[in-house]
Amino acid sequence: MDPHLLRTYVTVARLASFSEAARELGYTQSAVSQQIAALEQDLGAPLLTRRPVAPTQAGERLLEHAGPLLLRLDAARADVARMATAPEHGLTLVSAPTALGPYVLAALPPTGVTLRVLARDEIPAAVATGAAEVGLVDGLAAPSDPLRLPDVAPLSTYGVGEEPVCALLPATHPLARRARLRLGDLADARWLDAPDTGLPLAQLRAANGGRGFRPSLRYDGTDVRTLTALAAAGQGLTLLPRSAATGVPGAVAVPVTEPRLVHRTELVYAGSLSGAAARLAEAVSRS
Amino acid sequence: MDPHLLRTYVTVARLASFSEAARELGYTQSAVSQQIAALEQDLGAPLLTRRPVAPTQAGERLLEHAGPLLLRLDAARADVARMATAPEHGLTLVSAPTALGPYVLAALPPTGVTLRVLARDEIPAAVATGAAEVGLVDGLAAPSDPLRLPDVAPLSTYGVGEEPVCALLPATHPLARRARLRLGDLADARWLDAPDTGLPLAQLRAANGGRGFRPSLRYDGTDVRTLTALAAAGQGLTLLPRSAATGVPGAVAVPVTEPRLVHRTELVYAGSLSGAAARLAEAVSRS
DNA sequence: AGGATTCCATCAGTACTGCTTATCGAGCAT
DNA sequence: ATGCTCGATAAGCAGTACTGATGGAATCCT
Repeated sequence: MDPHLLRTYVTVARLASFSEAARELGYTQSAVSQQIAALEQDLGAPLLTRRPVAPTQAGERLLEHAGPLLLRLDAARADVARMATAPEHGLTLVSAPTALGPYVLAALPPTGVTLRVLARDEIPAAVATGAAEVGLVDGLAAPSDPLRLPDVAPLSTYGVGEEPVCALLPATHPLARRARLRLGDLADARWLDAPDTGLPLAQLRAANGGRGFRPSLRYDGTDVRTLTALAAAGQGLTLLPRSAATGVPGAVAVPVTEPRLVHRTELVYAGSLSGAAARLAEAVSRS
Repeated sequence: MDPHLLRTYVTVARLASFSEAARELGYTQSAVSQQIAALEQDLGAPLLTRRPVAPTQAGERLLEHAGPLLLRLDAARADVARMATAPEHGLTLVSAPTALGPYVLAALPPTGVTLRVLARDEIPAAVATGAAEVGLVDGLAAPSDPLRLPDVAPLSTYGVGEEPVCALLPATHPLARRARLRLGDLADARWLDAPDTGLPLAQLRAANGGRGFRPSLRYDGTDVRTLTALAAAGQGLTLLPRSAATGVPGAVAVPVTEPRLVHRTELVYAGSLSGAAARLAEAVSRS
């Protein structure tokens, strides 16, 4: 199971074509054909139907494995390579949209930082593969509980802060006047389904016993202002850290106090922090 | 980064010898030397110091990646191979010691099952690599929350039951007469450190806000009776599902009601259940 | 201290793997 | 029927990866 073969296999499966995959990978069609044949022989099972080119049942399983496998492989390579090359001067920081809370903003050095905002579940991969030195992830957790991160690679985490979580309600919402809410009060409402920007509905459902939280509009994107505007316009509810939920025109942020959940932000990095990254972490922990 | 090279690298690192590794892998010493050289050149960093043979800093990082990487590789191969070969008639079931609760015991078919008990964190790997068709894991969780499993491979889980958790106290313990306990009441006591058999202390500590739960004796093993005997003898406290904690001579099982935690058991399997495994799962879910 | 031994690196030779080019046959559209 | 596209196959060649032999450095054992 050469990673090389695996890579061609996923390319062929994605493009549903041997010739296209060959072009993309810089091989001849013949080479791709032989590589797939070799992989199938190695694993002892046909992976693709030809004409049309589509994964078999066994091939589907392999595809599920291939992604994480190749990711980890890249992560390992990046991690080792990082030890060999001299640390750069700039610092690249990737963050989930709502993870960039006040604690971090205040601690950023005046210059030399490149910031990129990604969907939450892309953060660990970006840090692991060396696309960024440091990542910021956030999520819902019981107070002082660590976040549940997908383990794509041996990453270290470091809690930077916790905030109350608020439901963002349109000003006209019947519960908008309340000083605080239980999550169960809102289970039957329609919720914005914004896995990249906000918090995954499945997580809310789990926190509430597995029911409710029917989705309304789905938003794929990483802009929090769009999300808050949607919520203010009554398109659906959403849960945000207090700092992100306050000051939205036409909407009210009401703290959710039951169950006892907080919005937690963690810094993730591979190996040990050095240089600018270490200074950032130290600045964050001081604040 | 050929997995082949990775495998020789971890062998060399483990045995701290090129020649030994060559013998174990069935290569000549020369081949191993060349393989390591190739890997070092590929990654652009020295991985081992020679004489004595020990991993460098970069090599240490690679070792951390190599384990999960090779495990996933095995898992992928086993998963695909499973689709190709006819399903066997026997059923192999691996279980964590305390995961074999009454719900499962009642559902086992009268014949044809091989049962093996492993430490909790070996279960997912055993299922992923095809050593067993079905695994049973358990752990502490909020009611109806799923367990946190290490994701060594794309595995499916399926909740089979939840039980109250009990602290197992020697009959002479001052709190043994109580009808129920808070976890905080026991934070300052000495606890048996039995990560394989019982529940990891770190998890209790996290549930209680990160403090307390100092270890007493450490027990590495998978025999629950030994664990309960240790607890009854006053060697330290331990937390168990009610069914495992009751009926221990000289000890009392007191339910822990705060925080609201349950002992949850889940069935894990790779792909889809078929044959005897599916029948077992169905029998468990009916009970 | 000196010789034997162990251990890893290196070199030369060889078998084999993995690519390219060329060709073929099957399905599809015109 | 006739191109045309797509994947499989055959032959040839270059580079890879192994074995076996040799060399130099460190260690062990008188």
